[in-house]
Amino acid sequence: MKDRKGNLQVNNSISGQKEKFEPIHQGRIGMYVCGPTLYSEPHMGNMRTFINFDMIYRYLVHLGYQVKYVRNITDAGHITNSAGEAVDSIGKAAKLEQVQSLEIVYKYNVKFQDLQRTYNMLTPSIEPTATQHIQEQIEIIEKIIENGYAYEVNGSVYFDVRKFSEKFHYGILSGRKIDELEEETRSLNAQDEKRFFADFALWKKANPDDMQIWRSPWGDGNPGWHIECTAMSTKYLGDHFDIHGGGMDLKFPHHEDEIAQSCGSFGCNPAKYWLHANMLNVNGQKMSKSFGNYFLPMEIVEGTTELFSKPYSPDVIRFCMMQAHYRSTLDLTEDSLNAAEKGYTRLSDAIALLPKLKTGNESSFAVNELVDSFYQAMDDDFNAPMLIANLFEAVRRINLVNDGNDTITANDLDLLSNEMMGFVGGVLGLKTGISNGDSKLAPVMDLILDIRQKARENKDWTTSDLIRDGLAAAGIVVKDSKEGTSWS
RNA sequence: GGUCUCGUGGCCGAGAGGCUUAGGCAACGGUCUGCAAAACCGUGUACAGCGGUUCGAAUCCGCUCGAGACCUCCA
Repeated sequence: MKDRKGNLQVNNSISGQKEKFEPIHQGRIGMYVCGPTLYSEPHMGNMRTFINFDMIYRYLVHLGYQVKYVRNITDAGHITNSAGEAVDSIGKAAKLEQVQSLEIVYKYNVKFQDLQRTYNMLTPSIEPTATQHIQEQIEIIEKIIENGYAYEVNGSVYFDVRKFSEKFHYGILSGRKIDELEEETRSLNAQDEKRFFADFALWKKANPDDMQIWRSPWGDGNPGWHIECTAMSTKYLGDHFDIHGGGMDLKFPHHEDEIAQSCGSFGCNPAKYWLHANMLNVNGQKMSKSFGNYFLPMEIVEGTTELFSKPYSPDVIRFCMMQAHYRSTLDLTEDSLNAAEKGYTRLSDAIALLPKLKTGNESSFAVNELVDSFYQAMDDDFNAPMLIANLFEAVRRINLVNDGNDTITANDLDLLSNEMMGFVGGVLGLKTGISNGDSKLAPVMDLILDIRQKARENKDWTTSDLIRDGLAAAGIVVKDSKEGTSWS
């Protein structure tokens, strides 16, 4: 198999442009993606981001890279708002549900793991949790203080953005300029401990009603929101790794502050390439409880959301998502899901046909070029929609061969089969429905179709249609062709 | 208010200065079929509006209108 590495281009949010992808260490890639915060069940929008990075991970692996994929789990609520007040969202959820923080985290972690399986996401190499890395976070904070980019006030530690800006570029990722920011942000209030409005907390002194408290050199408290990612990415991938990903909405302040923390402690931007996945809209608007278009990933699969009139399989949802580029917003509607369902059926029907195709002495079309087009699409900043368009060209060819209007050699068929399965199953992460044969249903179906065939030979259309309609009601589609009758 | 993204045919969505009228779904006409379905062939409707740059723009620039993101928790 030829080496396909080396043609990949990725859109780097730092430069805002497509760049040739060259790993820091040849053949190996370190990738960090900001994972879920476990104070509630992840919603469909969260899932889109994770599914997109799952696709990116899958393609890198498909290319033959050895990828270390780290996706963290935020299990500590330690968020501060602009006024510097601690907002312990996990603690808040715990109080609402009358359970301990740990239970909340555990409960939603189990759900998240279920969702990963349901949506066929590969398990990352490591899923570290924030609470298991408090010590590492403290050590990085100490280092930033040592370097002069942070200061302690009354048991809390803040990042000194002005001092940092003397040597580094704060705003390199988000494009924000701190003097412009100032005018637009509410001014420091009297009790604020920060020296400068843009300073952000690395460590917050504990409130009496915090449910999770840790000891530190500065007293009992909680780590700031951004420091956990710096601690964990550094621990598992080093000071400088290849890809850092996350949702578009994390660009500022989260990722910007991560960069500041890394520069402030190790002197460099932690990641060579920053990738950001775009948001999911539902019925034309950002998914939000107040818009009434909010639903959970299991509700759409189980058909328990009012938003859609029927359930959709995880594969159809994934397929629908893959038809949009990861950097574009995607609008999920009943129509788009129905279209995806039909399209996905067409694709998987063709794949199921692959093992049954007759081969010939020559191929009437350029299989190599077709396969190359799969790679070209994905090499262009993971253009999955383009890949799918090219896969449908292959679908057309497969059907033509099946109908005897195109020919393919055994070698070419082998190549096409492997690559189709590799891209559809391996890269897009879609389950392909070719397992009919080994189920207990198969012999029963053979029997039923045999009976129907007899009826058809006797021109007993009433019986044959009764069977066909009955199977359709059970979700089984019967297809008649010259070669015989098949079902799926 | 500031920073930024986007506005493509009935729908979802690629593309990006001059062959790609991408692709999927839907529609229409055929082939096939006992009738369907599936498959195949063919057809139609596009690039928000206005102005500019250019030999030439859906693709570049400006403005207008509209949608959205971030600036405050957010994938």
